[in-house]
Amino acid sequence: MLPHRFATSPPSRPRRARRKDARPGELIDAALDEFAERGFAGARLEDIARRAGVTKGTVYLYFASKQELLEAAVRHTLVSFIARGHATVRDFEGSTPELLRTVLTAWWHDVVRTKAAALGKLMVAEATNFPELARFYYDNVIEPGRRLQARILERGIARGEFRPVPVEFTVSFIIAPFLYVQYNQHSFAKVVAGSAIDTDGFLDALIEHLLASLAPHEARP
Amino acid sequence: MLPHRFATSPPSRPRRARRKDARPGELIDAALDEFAERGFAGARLEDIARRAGVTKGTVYLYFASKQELLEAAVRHTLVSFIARGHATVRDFEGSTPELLRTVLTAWWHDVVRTKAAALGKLMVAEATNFPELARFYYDNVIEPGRRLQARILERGIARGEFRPVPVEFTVSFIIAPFLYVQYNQHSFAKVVAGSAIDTDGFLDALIEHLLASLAPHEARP
Amino acid sequence: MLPHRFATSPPSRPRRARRKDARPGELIDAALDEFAERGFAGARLEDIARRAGVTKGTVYLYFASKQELLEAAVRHTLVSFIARGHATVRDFEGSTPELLRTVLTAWWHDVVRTKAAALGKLMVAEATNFPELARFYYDNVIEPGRRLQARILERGIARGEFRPVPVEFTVSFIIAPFLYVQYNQHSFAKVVAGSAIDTDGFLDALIEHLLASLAPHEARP
Amino acid sequence: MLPHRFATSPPSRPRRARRKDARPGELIDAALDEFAERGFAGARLEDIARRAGVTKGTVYLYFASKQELLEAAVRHTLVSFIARGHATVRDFEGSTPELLRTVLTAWWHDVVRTKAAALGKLMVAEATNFPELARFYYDNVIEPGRRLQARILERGIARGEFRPVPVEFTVSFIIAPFLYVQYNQHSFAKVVAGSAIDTDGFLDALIEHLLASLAPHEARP
DNA sequence: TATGAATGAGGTTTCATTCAT
DNA sequence: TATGAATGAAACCTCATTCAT
Repeated sequence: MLPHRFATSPPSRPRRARRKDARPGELIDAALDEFAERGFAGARLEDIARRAGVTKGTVYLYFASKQELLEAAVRHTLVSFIARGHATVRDFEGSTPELLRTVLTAWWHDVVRTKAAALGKLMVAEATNFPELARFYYDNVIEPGRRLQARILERGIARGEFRPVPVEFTVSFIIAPFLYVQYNQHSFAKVVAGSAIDTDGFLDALIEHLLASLAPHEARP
Repeated sequence: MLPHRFATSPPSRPRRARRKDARPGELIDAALDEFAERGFAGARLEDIARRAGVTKGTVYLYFASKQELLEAAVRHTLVSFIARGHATVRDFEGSTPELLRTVLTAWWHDVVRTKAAALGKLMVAEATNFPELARFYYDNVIEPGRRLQARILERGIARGEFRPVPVEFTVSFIIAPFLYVQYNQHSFAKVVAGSAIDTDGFLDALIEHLLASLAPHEARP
Repeated sequence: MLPHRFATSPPSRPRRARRKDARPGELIDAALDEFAERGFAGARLEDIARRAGVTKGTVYLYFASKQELLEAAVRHTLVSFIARGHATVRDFEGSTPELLRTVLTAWWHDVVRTKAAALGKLMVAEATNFPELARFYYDNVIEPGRRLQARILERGIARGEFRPVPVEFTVSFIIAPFLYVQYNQHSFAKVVAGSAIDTDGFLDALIEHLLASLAPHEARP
Repeated sequence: MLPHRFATSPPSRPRRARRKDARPGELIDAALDEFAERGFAGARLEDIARRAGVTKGTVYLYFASKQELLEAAVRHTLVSFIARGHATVRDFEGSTPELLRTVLTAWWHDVVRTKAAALGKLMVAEATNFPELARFYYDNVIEPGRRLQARILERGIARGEFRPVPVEFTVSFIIAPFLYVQYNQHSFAKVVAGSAIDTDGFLDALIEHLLASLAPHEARP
């Protein structure tokens, strides 16, 4: 099941109707699982259908093709993720280190530890096969996500809370560890014993690491 | 480009008489390209063959199956990469920051900027489909690679050149940006204009970033 | 022709709506024809499918592989053949020559003149390629079939109706002519004019031949 | 190795030349083995070549195609078999039962217990795939072989040594047990333990069985 | 004469997609 | 809306055959 924020229908409707409305969501949910596990080409429509509790033919009542199902999964799963982050940055009133911690913590809990993380791996794997979708993902996730981090860095530098680092490069240094964990969780960690990255303390250590690097010289003891 | 030992022989030889010992390398080379671009399932044997200048059937003279071709690509491309790094660490006599810079620079030039980088993405994408190969890759690349970085960190901490950071976590922070660039180069950068990460200065900025975070407190101005 | 339970349904049904439960029988029927005619390797899935009035892919809805189709043909065609024979022997109350005549006549009409006869040739031709299937065939057809004849001989000898012949050898002399006709019908008779064995009178002549050899000395005029 | 009567060259030539002349025979020999074991389609040219100690290409120096190799094997192996039998019948001066015993004993030793027996199975299996070859085999082996037995029967009947049996049918009853053993030896006996027919005593029992059936009434005790 | 690398037609198998019910 | 039998386009893989050496 997707987290509640992806639920597509209020839980008050009668059984039959609710089921009908829920179909696309259930299919997307199932597709996400299968795509994440086997890749786009490796996922079989039949398995996706079975996982959603329907048969192959039914999928085509909601999605015109396998590719469209992937696109729907990507679009659907991303809705509202990034926007919330930008709102946070705009409204935040505390120190920038605190802001950074807040935003990264949200990412960690809402994405990394969520099935949405699987999409990251999937998009990297299939980008060259689906240029359109790749552009959509880049425009709506990657670029806004990087911009979000850039705004935080710029805020910190402007307020003297961070030393003047090169922003674009540093954005990469911030997000790379997150992606590393995401990709690893949905690849090696699933099949090679002992390959999972220890997630307990990872977030705190990362924040500590980043703040240590970003600290202005005068701020150091 | 693959390192010199995989270099494609000049195309001046007669059509049907190419040396047998050159073939495997040429095929691996071609396979690497196709696999990296389309994924394992998406790559067609015929395209790989054509890229290597032969026909489908020829591939099977050297590799028993598509999967074995992938395995060969992984195994061959890795040969000697990691070992060299460990030798460097063992023999290095300068400061640990210098050692870190040396090792990361080698990685940058020998892997990130090389066709071998495509394998990283490929393995992440296909790990769940090929558990055996994933384990091989983990045992022979990922784990030794991480250990290499751990040794450097421990050396630096022991000599008082680095502050006492949590080693395992920090290893992830070091390698993640490299992987991020590798994956990006072989996915979005190929199909989405403007999505390539600026590689000029990336390495220097990363080293600066890492050293800033690792610097012991007394070392700071 | 296969026995009634495999009879092909009349071709009046609409093209795409044929009953699912009729399909396996139709496919086995078609496969039997093609396998018998061209051997296992020589038979093409596409021809089998066309003969059954479907396309290639449909075969795989019912049988996982070509080999499994062969196995199904063997298993299904054998059902109940041998058992019936043993029941006859157990319940028969007349003289043993009469029993022999009864059993051989049943074999002649239910097997030799039936499409099932083709399987005999097929199994001989493919035994070394499919050891598992060969063992199944031996355990469920050949061995029980020989035992059946042995029981008849032993009954006749015990009752003084047959002279004391060596049972195992004589079993071979009884069944060999049947197999000879079966094999010939499904090989040379199909392609060489004049090579068919005259089946009119064959059965009677064989029974006469066998009884002449089996007759106890005192019974002879 | 084929029995000596198939040897194609006197053993006196120097090593090199002898080898050259022996090639076709060695290839036919090897082909016979592979065809017998795997059927025509299942036999691989490469295995035949390897068995003969040469490489695939060499086969084509002697035989234009796989089919021609099969034809050569059939033709070569049959040469002179049948003719000798007919000569025996023509020249024989003893009783017909003795003649029958002589001819069947020759068949038993020169064919049944020889690799030539494998050809019988092969021809039955492939007759429908190679009508031309089937006709050749029928015209040169089956028909003359049957005629041989018919001549013996007619001789015996004419001389009052056999009762007046229907000749054509009885020919089948005589040769069927031989074929049964041949086919069995080259199919089930190779892969199913315990399925081999006991050959010790088989020939004697068969002759006894036939003579018992053929004996004229007055000859019986 | 002999090799063996290379070819490419042909076959089995998979699975996204269709469509009658 | 849902089913699931049927389709047919690929794709992998095999191996008889060719041919430069």
